[in-house]
Amino acid sequence: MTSVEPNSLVRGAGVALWRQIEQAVEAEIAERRLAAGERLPTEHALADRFGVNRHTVRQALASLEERGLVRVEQGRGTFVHDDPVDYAVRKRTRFSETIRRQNREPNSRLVRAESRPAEAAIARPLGLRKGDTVILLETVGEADGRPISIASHYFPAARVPDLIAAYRAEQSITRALARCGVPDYTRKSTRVTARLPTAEDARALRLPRSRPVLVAENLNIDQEGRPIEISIARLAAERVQLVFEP
Amino acid sequence: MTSVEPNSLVRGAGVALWRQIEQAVEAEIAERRLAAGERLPTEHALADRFGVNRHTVRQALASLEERGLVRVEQGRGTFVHDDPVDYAVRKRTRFSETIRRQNREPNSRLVRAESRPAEAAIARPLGLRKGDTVILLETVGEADGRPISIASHYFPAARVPDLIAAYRAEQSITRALARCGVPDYTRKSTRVTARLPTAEDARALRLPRSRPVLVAENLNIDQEGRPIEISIARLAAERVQLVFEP
DNA sequence: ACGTATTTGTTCGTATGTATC
DNA sequence: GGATACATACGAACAAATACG
Repeated sequence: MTSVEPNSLVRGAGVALWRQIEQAVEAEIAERRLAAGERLPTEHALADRFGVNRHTVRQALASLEERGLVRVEQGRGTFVHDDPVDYAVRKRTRFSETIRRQNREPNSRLVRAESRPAEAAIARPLGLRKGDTVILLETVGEADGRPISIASHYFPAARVPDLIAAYRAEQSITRALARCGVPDYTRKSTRVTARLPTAEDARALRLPRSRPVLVAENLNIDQEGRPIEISIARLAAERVQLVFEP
Repeated sequence: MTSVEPNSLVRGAGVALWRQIEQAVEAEIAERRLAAGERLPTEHALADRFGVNRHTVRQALASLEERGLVRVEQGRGTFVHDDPVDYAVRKRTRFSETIRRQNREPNSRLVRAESRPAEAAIARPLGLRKGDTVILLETVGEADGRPISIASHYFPAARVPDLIAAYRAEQSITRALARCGVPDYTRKSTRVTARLPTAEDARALRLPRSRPVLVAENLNIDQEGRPIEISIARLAAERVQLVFEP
């Protein structure tokens, strides 16, 4: 199964047992003998294998988790951290394109589509007044079947009144906007922060409530420089890295 | 003290009590009668004032927290959310400058300075080999006395051997690099993710372990395009917004 | 280092009104 | 009408984090 032997531990040699265990597991991960996403043996099994108490194993795993190499899930087990997806943020960032560039299979599905009055925080950057009608499209983005992001896209209804129908026909925001008379749009600014997920975020991302999400608020403008979209994406932080290259 | 009256609630009028409480508190915040950062009355006191059960108050506060208007801290109280600092990420981003532009008083202090062999994750982007010597400067950045970031800055020791002494003399990375023969440097790329803070991060940022930090990994290059610095900044997510404008 | 008081967090249980099938 | 699900509201008790002397 694995090549870590009980006798690889040295007792009473100045290096704590749990640090030796930590290094042994770390080496297995570095050498890809434990693949990304793979489940480690149970704490009990590791304790047996190394001939130590389970507490000693737990200390090693806690340190590995703190350093971000593994992820411990109560009741399920301990897993090697998956490789995060790089999400490149450029002037023209399209979800499916950036995922495909990393040899992963993108998928996007609509979870909400409606018209509604805009809150102040949405209206202002769009150049509207609070209460003006905006169209909200909410989409969940996946890479290789793993949910990566849930994004709320807001558009001024006056500019693109038929956007919902267009989206249903095209299954793509870029193409739906084109059909509504907005052939191109680019990113004006991005604001990034992080928080713990709401119940809805956690459900859509299949993420424990205790694991943070990145929140990326994006303002997109059309060719004439007019605001055309605000998108607020919540990204599972442990599965994504936002990459900015000027 | 405050002007919210018990009789401001209407029972059995189609609007849930907790929503009425939510709106009352929201109005106080909007009108600045509750200032940013200020502590709200205790749940017990609010329950008394509105003449409802504590659960009902808690539901209102939970909704306000979900929407980002307040921040609840176990054992301490509920606080109006402070205005987050905008941290602009540009080609030439200097901490003190971006903070000062928002009429806040920046402060930076050194918490660690040492030479050490580079780990693989540091060495590779710097164009070094694992084990080559790097200089590590660790700084805590504050705005108006509130800790915002703890950042680990790695430099190739071969390029700037006297950096630690230079930093002690100059108290600024930009000026210390200039003194070591690097008159200018710019940002090549930034990678952003988020996680829960380590014990050390939490202590330096005076942040509960349960609140996420943004992790911004920055690669800086000199005028000739050679890598000169990797900085890994952990930012208290609830106090900062990273702003990218191309 | 320790106990105490304060404050939020969690989990029981109970009851009521409303909407839906 | 009956059955069911759901959101709302209240009460009591205890757990956990924090502040303070």
